[in-house]
Amino acid sequence: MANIQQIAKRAGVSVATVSRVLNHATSVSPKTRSKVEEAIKELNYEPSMLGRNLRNSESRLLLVLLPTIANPFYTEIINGIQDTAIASDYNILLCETDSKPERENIYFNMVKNKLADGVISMDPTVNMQRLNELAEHYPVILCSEYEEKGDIPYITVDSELAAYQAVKHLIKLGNEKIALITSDEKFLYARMRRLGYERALKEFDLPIRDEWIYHTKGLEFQYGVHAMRMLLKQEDKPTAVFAVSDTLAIGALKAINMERESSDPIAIVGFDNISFSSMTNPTLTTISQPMYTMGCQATEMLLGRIKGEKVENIVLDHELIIRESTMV
Amino acid sequence: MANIQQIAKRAGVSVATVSRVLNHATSVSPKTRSKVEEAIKELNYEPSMLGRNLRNSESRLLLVLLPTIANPFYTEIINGIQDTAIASDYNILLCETDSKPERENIYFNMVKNKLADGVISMDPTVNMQRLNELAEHYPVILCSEYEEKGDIPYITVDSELAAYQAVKHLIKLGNEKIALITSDEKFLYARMRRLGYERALKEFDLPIRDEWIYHTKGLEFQYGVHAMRMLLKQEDKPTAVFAVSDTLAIGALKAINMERESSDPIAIVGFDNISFSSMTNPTLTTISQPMYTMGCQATEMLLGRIKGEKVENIVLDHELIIRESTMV
DNA sequence: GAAATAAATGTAATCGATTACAATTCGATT
DNA sequence: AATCGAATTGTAATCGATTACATTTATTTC
Repeated sequence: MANIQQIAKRAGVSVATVSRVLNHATSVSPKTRSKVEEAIKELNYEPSMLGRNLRNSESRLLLVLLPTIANPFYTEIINGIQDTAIASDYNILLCETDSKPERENIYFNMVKNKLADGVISMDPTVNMQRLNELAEHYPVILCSEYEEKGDIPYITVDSELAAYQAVKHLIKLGNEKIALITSDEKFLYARMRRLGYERALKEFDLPIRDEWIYHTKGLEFQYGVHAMRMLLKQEDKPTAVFAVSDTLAIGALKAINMERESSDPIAIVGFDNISFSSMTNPTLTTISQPMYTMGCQATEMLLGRIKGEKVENIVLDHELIIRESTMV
Repeated sequence: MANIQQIAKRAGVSVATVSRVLNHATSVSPKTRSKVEEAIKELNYEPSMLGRNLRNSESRLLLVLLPTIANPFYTEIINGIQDTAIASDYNILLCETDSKPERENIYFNMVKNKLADGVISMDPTVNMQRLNELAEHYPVILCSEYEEKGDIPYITVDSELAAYQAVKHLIKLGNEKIALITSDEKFLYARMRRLGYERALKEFDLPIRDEWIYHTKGLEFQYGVHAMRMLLKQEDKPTAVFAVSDTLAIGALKAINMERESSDPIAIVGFDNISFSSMTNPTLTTISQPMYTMGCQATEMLLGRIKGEKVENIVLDHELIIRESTMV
């Protein structure tokens, strides 16, 4: 692969002139410009990002931290991030941590090593202390999962309110025994959604019963299946379920479908509006987050930080999507 | 952020010695080593990948090209790629092309620019001519979708055989009217799966009817729904369907579920064994590809190419997973 | 046509690492 | 104590770009 020297020699100019042709096009005469462009074409030259980035000490790469791409919740957010990044000549590096600290370390080091210019973290399992340390020196944005009193700018939705509305919807349908399928409460979103759940129950003087609150070990379908089976085993069964994630809700639906005898219908509400949620039978009532927008705005925030600007936290609006799973 | 000069000064040694401490640890006395290590710790130093990579002219980044991460088919493959890459101190850059040529260009340029050391393409929509040109100068591997007579090494499964077995399974269940839901036949996998479908029908002297072969515009759920609706509209309805992708098959299932009156059950087989396929109602019979393995081996092939080795094409085994959708 | 000004181009330092080669130090051997 | 060889450390070139500053060339003005 040709380098800038060879182009310069071939065009009979200096490397500076070649560089000028490549970048801020000012101050180079049409004749030399075309000579250089010709040389570039002839030698099939592509400027090395490595050299450029070293000199400019930037990589134009953004890190996107997420626990796993298997959760479809992230796909639309990522599309938003990607589109916005590319529009500003940045690229993104999708980093699955699989909730493993050693992976996290690798990615944090990439930022320190100047291999990435900033980070958008969507990973609830991230080590917040280490992330905060990183954020002292490098641009970092939290997306979706965030820290309430932290210093890192975030974009998210009002999980508490959304959960409250979801559960209120179930109550309005006449349900008085409403279960919650949630994940580990070390995650803020889980705590917030539980608070919303409890607020709705309290408001309508319904009891909050511990045996109707099931904590799962993860968000994969099978945990939803298992959680629902546990709830169905109880002598006093809930008539409705709010799950903090569509994946869990879909697993719960599956468990209900498998229990042929349980003829009393159980209403279900999920959270995220993943694409699969309209393919289930029945289709799933859920909370829709503006995921694409969230991705776009998170990226704009990050690009702002990279430029050294101050950015404000953002809380986006959500929406309750009513489908068959609460129409039984 | 400190650089290697500052460490050298602080430790009272030359940059060469610092570099030696960082890399091939030989030939540096214990005393100097600990002096240097102390300086590194004190200044909180992290070597810049940019400088290192420029000098070594490698980036230790692998590009993974795929049309979209929204198709769960890719998630397990990506896990395999990622694990293998990380084990060899490489990282991966997930590149969604969204089937847009301009995106593709960006990513190809990253390789030419030395920002990535090689490419694994899983994108059926990739511009094969341009990819072939790239492959003349840079390491490239095809994963899943491939080119039969091309020069680029590939890893895949035998789509024709898998399709043949899937359709044969439907025939053995007594179905004689078997429809095919497939995507655009510009993709090799679609052509191969159609061939398998036709081979099975021919073998059992069943007619191949054009009106039972439906071509979709994409692999998203809704295209499967639409395809099935079209098939159900026909006066002579098929009794079974083979779809070339689980996403299409799940959409087809949905369409069938929505047609309350159509009481005659329709058997369905998909392809890929994505995680959703065991969450549908009924659960989906499908072809399982060893996706994780495929990702691992694709990466090993690519790393081989990067080292300059020759690598052989690989065809992995698949498996028919029989579930409820063919047990009606 | 000479001087002043503007435009175009070149020279060389720089970014942060690696590494061939040279120089130095050290200990062992005689 | 002198010599030799091995081990350690340093010097400086290098990777491929960008850019401040210097220099050359072209254009304008009187």
